[in-house]
Amino acid sequence: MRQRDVRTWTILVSYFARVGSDGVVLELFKDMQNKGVVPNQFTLSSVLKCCSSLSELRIGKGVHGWILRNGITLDVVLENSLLDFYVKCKDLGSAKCLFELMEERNSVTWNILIGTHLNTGDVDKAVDMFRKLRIKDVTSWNIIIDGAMRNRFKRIALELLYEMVKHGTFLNEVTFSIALVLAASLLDLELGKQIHAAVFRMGIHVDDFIRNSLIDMYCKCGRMELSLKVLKKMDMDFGRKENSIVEIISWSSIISGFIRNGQFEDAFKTFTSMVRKEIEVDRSIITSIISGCANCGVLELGQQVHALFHKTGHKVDAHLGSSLIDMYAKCGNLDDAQMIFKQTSDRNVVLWTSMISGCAIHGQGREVVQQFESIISEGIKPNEVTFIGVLTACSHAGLIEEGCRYFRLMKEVYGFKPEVEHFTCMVDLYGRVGLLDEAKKFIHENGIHQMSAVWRSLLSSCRLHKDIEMAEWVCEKLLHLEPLDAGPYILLSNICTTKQRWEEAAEVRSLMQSRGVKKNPGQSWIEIKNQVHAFVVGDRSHPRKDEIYAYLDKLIKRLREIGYLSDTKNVMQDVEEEQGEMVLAFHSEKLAAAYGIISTSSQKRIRIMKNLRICNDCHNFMKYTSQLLGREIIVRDIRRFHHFKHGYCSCGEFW
DNA sequence: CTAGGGTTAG
Repeated sequence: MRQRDVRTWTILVSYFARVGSDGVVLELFKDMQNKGVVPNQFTLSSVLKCCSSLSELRIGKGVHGWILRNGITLDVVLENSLLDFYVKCKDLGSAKCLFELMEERNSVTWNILIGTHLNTGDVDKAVDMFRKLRIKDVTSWNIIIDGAMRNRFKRIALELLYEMVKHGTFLNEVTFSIALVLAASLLDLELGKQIHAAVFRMGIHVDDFIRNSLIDMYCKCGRMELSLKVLKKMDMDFGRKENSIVEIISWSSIISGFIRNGQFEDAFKTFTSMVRKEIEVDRSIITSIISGCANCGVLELGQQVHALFHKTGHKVDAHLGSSLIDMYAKCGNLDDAQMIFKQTSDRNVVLWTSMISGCAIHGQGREVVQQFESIISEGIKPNEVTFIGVLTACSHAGLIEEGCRYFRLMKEVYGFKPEVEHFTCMVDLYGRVGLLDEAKKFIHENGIHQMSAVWRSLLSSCRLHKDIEMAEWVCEKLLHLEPLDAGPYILLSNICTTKQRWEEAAEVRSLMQSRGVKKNPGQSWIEIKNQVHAFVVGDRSHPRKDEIYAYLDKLIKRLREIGYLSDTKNVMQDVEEEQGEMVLAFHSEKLAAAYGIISTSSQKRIRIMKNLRICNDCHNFMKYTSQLLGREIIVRDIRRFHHFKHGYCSCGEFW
């Protein structure tokens, strides 16, 4: 009788454990105890698993105590369950005690330990332990490959994968799923296609995980058409998995893919059609949409989505919080970004990094340094992106010493190899304050002269500090490294012209022409009542062009009265257009500003976006306008924000 | 019927 009771309970428990109803399992366990039914090892393992996925350290410990008190035999399976439970609930002390007392250990035991090292980021230890395993089963390989990849040891992960194939271990669907994620993160389309062919041959392309990994791999490799093809073909062959987690995840991948590829319209369209078709929109999709809004600067849509999400009563998690912070910061509302940051309770590295990068592009250097110190004191490990934010902040605020210190910290303490972005920040750090020779020295010392980005950064600094000699020299470098970039040609020919070296100027121009180099036309846009209005220099296509030009004319006259002078003589002018006061007066950002002023109430901030850097004259224009009209103007150019208020700019003349 | 591994968003 009693025996049958236990069997019935066990079947119930294992069923609910399998479908993931952890709460029900714990309830059943309580019932068993109340009724005096003694659970067997099967039940106990399931219960422990539920405790770890619910992070119920207390309940699990209770189970452990109960096992010891009731003299239940601790076989290796049950001990492994306990071990895994302690590890997952981050009670490493108890895990260690238990491990040392274990008489029998099998491959599962070692796999749990390897997984633990990988979760705490200790890849070396994990690999070391993996190498020493006498018996490596598929799961051991899967764990180490996946863990190495998650810790961004991508090359090692790939090497291990090849080694696994050579070793002759049978690859299962989990291996392929991991391999597809790896191919995606390496942006290795060829590898991805090979895996696609292999899973197809094995007939495991119907596996939900594989299906989504395939879709996501094509998205990440920028091949949206292939991704959509996989999705449609699967729906056709196996029927749509309506509103299942599988379907939501695949659409989530597609939307984020569109956004990554800059196809914002497609992303927004897919989003609205999902809403219309009542396909569930989960938080990952919302997160992607918000980050799309951040990247194309449509604040109003983003705010609407944010409000909608807020109304449904969901809490903002670290993922969504980061993208909201990013959006508000990139759209110029640093205050809102900071508010989101304060309201988000689980702060991880990415959330911190979003906040740091947000402050950095707004020029809040000191603030960033403080934040960075508090990250470290909170025990959060910064990543490579965090350092980009910190270094950007230092360079924008002229904090040379701090910048150098953090660059060293990154290399020496955290062991991150600097990438182009970090080097560019460093060159900027020196160049921005006028230490042009130091910047040059830095480039040579670090052996990064083949990176065009660092030279472009140096060129900007030459322009800022009006060092014509060095600018000329840097232009020559860039002409070789980046023959299709129009900027250096134009600047170089301007320099030659000023020095009356007409022939050279003509040579540069014709070289540019023969190489088919096209200028990137300067463009500014402003969002008014959910509508984006774009302007190019001297634009006459806007329906209210007459009003705009008339107002701009009037405004410039009034600005002159309070001291604004058009800066027409500057050879080092940004490259948007030809020189000349008339053209300068109609730069796209001025047109956008004029339109913003005449079409909104006098309280509202003006937010303008521009695809190039703002030029010196426009920068002055904005300062005087903010003073004259008492209005805040925010210009987001390709590099950073300029926050104009009472005649001053937040960039402190560094840009 | 029990232990270890896989899919999306910043």
